[in-house]
Parts: sequence; C-alpha cells; structure tokens
Amino acid sequence: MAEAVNIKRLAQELNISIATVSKALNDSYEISLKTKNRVWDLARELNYTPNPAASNLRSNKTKTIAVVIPFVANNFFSLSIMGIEEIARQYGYHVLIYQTHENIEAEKAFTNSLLNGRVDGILTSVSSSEDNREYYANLVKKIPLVFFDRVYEDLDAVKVTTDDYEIAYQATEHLIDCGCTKIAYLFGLENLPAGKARFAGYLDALKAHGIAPSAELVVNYLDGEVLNVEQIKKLLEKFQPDALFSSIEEFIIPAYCACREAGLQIPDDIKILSFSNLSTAKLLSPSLTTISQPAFEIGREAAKCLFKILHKKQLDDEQNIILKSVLIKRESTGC
Amino acid sequence: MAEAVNIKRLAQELNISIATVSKALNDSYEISLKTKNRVWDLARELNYTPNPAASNLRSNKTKTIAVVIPFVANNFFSLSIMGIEEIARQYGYHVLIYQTHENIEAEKAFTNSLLNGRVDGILTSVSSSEDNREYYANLVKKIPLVFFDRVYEDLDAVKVTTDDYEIAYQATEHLIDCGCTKIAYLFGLENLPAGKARFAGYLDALKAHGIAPSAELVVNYLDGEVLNVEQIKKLLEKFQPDALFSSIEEFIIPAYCACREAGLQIPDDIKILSFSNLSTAKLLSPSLTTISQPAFEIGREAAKCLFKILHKKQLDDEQNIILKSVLIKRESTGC
DNA sequence: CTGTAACGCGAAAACGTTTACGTAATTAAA
DNA sequence: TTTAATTACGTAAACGTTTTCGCGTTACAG
Repeated sequence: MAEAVNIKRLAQELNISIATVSKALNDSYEISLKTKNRVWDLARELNYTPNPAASNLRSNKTKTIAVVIPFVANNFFSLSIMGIEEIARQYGYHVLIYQTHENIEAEKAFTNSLLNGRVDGILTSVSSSEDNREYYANLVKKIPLVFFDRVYEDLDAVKVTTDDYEIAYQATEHLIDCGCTKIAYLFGLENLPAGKARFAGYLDALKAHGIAPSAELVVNYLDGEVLNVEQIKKLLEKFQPDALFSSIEEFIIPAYCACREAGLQIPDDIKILSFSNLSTAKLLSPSLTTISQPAFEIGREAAKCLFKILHKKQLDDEQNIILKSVLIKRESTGC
Repeated sequence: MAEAVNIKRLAQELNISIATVSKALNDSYEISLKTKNRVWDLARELNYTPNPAASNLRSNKTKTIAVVIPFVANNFFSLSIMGIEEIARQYGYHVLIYQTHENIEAEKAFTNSLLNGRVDGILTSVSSSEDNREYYANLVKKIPLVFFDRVYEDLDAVKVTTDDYEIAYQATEHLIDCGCTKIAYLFGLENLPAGKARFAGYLDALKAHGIAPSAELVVNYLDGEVLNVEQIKKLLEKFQPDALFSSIEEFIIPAYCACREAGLQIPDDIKILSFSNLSTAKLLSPSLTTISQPAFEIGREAAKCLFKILHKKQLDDEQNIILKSVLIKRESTGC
C-alpha cells in the first residue's frame, strides 16, 4: 500500500545518486547546501523517513535503549521510566521495556536477547530474588549498561543509587526521637546492596542510641499480601514493638492491615514509617511518614549517564552517583 | 570484541550453505531433520542469535509492538502495560513504550515515527487533551492498531474498553441510595467517548431518580493539583453538594484535600466516589469507594487482539470488546 | 600556465538475513 | 525402463541504508 518512499526514490526524482541523498540527509560536509536543500525539501514533501532496519544493519546503531526492571506497575519504577523516557526523547532514542517479575531466569533471557544489536545500551534495576552478580559481571563487558537503584557493587559500570544507609539511619533516629525503643524492621531487598544498606543504617542508629537490635523484631518479605499480614500480626502480638520500619513499599498495606486487625492505633500504640513513593501516602489513615526516593531523577540521571557512554564522552571519573532521598514526616510517626 | 557469530559462520563450520542454515534455523520443511539438528546444536554451542536488523530488513517483520499512552506513572496504564507485556512475551514480541504526556503533537510525532517499519503494530490509549480523531482515521489504514480504554468511536479498528456508561450509572445510583441528592461531578476525559459515557451514565441515573442535573455541580479537570483543590473548595462552599463523583483518579487527592480544608467529614458531611485503580484506595482516610477498571485484563485483551490481527487470524467479527468494571463500596460513601 | 588542493558528487561494496528459483539425487508411479 | 514427483540443498538476488574510495571540476597559489 505504501508506495515505497526510500532513498532510491528520492535519488531518482532528483536525478542524483543515492549516496548523495544519504549524505545530504545526514548533513554531511561533502554535500553542498544547495543539494541538501533540494533533498530535504523533497524528503519532507514525500514524507520520507529512513528505514530503521536498514540503517541499523549498516551502521550498527539502533537509537534504542532497553530498560529492564522487576515491574512497571510500581510507583518507583514507573516514575523512573518517566525520567528515562524524557531523556531518551531528547536524544531521539526509543525505549524498550522488559519486566522480569523478579524472575532471575527471565532477567537473563531478556538481557541475552538484547546482545545481538537490538539495542545500543541497557538501563537496569536488578531482580532481588537471588544474587545474580556473576552474570552481570560478564554482561557489563558486552554492552553499555547503567544500573539504577538496585545495583551490584564492585562492577565496572555506572551505578545510580540513593543514600540508603544515611536515610535509614536518619529515619530510625526519627522514630527514636518520637520515643520508640522497640522498632521492628520489615526487611526487603535482602540480597541487594540497597536492602543491606538500609538495614545497616537501621542497626547502626539503634546502636548509636544504646538500643540493642533484636533478630526477633525483623520480618522478611514474603510473596503475597496475606502472608505478610499474617506474619506482621504474629510479630505484633508476640513482641509488641512500638514502631514498624518498613524498608519497602510492599509492606505498607500489610502493615496497616495488620495493625488494624490487631486493634492497634497508629501512631498512639505503634508508629509506622516506610520507604515509599506512593503519592497517596499523605491520604492514608493516618497519613504515612515516608522515605521518598527521587525516582524520576534517578531515571533521568541513569539515562544521562548511558547516553554519555554511548556518545563516548568521558564520564566524570566517578562511577557511583548517589542521589538524596528525603524523609517526609507525617502522622503515622506522630511527632 | 564479539567475534561475529552469524549465519555465515555457522555455514562455514558445518560446510553447508547459508541458505540451508537459515532455513534450518527457521525449521523449514525443506531441510532434513539431521541437518537441522546439526545446525541447532552448533547454534546453541556458539550462542548464536540472529541479527534483528538484518532479519527485519529482509522480512519486513520486527517482532516488536509499540504502546503509546499518556503516562506510564499511572496505576491504570502501568497495569495495562503489565498485561500487554505478558502477552507479548508469550508471542516472543518486544514492547516499545511511548508517553505522550497528553500532548497531541508528541502523540502524532511518535506514532508517525513508527510507520516506517519500526514496529509491526501499535496499542494505544489516546490523549485526552484534544480531539485527534481525524489523525487516527488515517492512521488505522496504515498499520495494525488496537485502541484500549481511551478510544475513538466509529473507526475501523479494534477497541477494548469498559462499560463506562453502565458503571457510572450504577455508581450514581449507589450515591442516591446512600441518600445523596446533590451529587457534584468531577469531569475528566471530556473529549473522549469514555469521559462522555461516564458523564451520560451519571446524568441518566440522576434523571431516572427524578433529580435534575445542574451545570453548577460540574467541575472540569485542570492541570495542576493546587488548581483542582481550589476549584473543588469553591464548589463545596458555594453549592454544598452532598457527594463528589470523580470520573478520573487524578481528582482524588484534590478532592480529599479540599474536603479536609473545608472542614467537611467524609462520609458524614459529604460522600466521595471515584474511578480509580489505586491499590491504596482501601487505606485512604476514610477508605475510598471506587470504580475499578480491569486494567491488567484490558492490556491483555488488547494485546491478544493485536496479535490476532498480526497473524491474520479472523477476528471474531466484533470490533468492540467491552470488559466490566467493578464498583467497590467502602467507607467514603458510608453505606 | 601548471600543479595542487578543496569541493561536490557517484559507483559500488557491505551489513546479515530471507527467499525465489534451480538442480541433483532419490523415490514413486507408469 | 522411463518419467514424474519428491526431497534436500545451493546460488544469488534482494531488503534500504551507510561509507569508502575515486573522479571530475573549480579555485588558487606558484
């Protein structure tokens, strides 16, 4: 149906060679302005757009990047994608999205399928289900890759993260300032530096204030909302903590439900604080004190780094870019 | 660095022609099982994956679809993408994501950039900022396209939507059942069938119950959270409605804030109900009665339709697929 | 007036596939 | 035994670009 408006067609109509047309379209110095204008005008008139496959094949560039993340239906990641998309658009790049669903095999399969020149580079936030460090150690040698938020340390790649340790420390201190001494920890991302850093910040803050950490007060995330409600309820009944510090957003609903079911008033009986990018945090009952990560900026920053690499610009020596999270105090910590 | 493992390499190592290799890889009937196995084994051993650009160029198929939506950082759309991705993965397709930010020019620009063979088909939920019907009337002739949720009617294309009219009617009746007689309407998507259908459902339900609709009780969505808080507050003060029916999720936070600032108790002084896919609706203060669209299923269904078209399967005559939304009654309507 | 550089353009190869067509060898039918 | 059909594979063109190299023309310095 589309009567093939390609470079050859343009060349014929203008009575010049296809090489000249190609160079003109790419604004080559070899072509006179006069010829360029003739080509550009006709291209616009005929609505010519280059065939990406042909262009990719010849030039080995796709103008496409891939984003590999656990989920898109997650506030943090969807905001990150917004940031990535914004930068990609500025550079005229296309964005492929892959969800791993925290499945390490899917993660590998997707990423491998990108190594044959489908994309010029990859942005990824790795799966937390298992340690996949070895795989990535190899991968970074094969394709330009930037990690964001969920990273592996000590890899030769750019990593964009947040100040997990510091903000967790600060948040724990906030709970202590509010009078809490028995702060339970809802543990997520345990296989990843981010998860470990958050936990370390929590532990160190406790110790700095003379509070002995207790393994009994730590709950690990399980797959499935009900399971988490159950285990939190058990925690509440058995050990009566006076605060819940949740290291991932997924614990929020179970935590609120568990407290409600246990008949505990937030923040009077128990205080809650969580890492989260929920826009509705301030509307929860009661409004939730959160550690909010700059998801959008993380996406932007990671994308910018990738494009610097793709365009061979020297990266500012530093491979670790750390953005600041912010602690937003609301009713759930009650002070 | 990657020492070029392509079809030619395989052919050389096996001492057969590249045509035979290609056909073997594609499981052609022309090739003996014995040869196929030799090819497959070596391909696996050398970790061969076909070059997508070359394959696309020759075959005019990309195994890639595009999703063009207003935003990804939105519960409805990110869930839709999850559904789309799931189906795409089953079929071995890749998914490109484009956000229009409700900008009609970006929408056209992106979509046009997909017409040169970059993708095999498009899934889209159109921008609500203006009427872009003419553009899409042309577009559907040029590329396989499936609309979901935000559609234009009377176009020769498959459309996956929800029962907006019926559920809005039902929701309005629910408010009336709860004793409301002065139900304000927070109007979104006014340029689209979905927005019009929701409003019509609201109006018809009022009339059916002998309530005269009033233009004064209708508020149109403005860009920016504060602006909406302001106009809702003005509405509350001036006309004292006893319910707010919000046709889009974006009104929720402004509505709650406005009521709070106006000193109104939900649901005693005023009831609230909204179209929404917020997972935190049940945790809001008070929990929010919502009309929840099957976002995930919409994505799945739309993707399935697109693949049917791509694979030339006859579509089940019907071009309009309508999924059911569900009204979830919670505290904000108080009965 | 010659030699050299710069400029503007074209011819042709190359990227890695897919596929129409040809062909030789084997098998089945007559 | 001859012929037709089938099987299994190879040759080569094609997809639409980009890019290297070369060539003719003009301009200018010597």
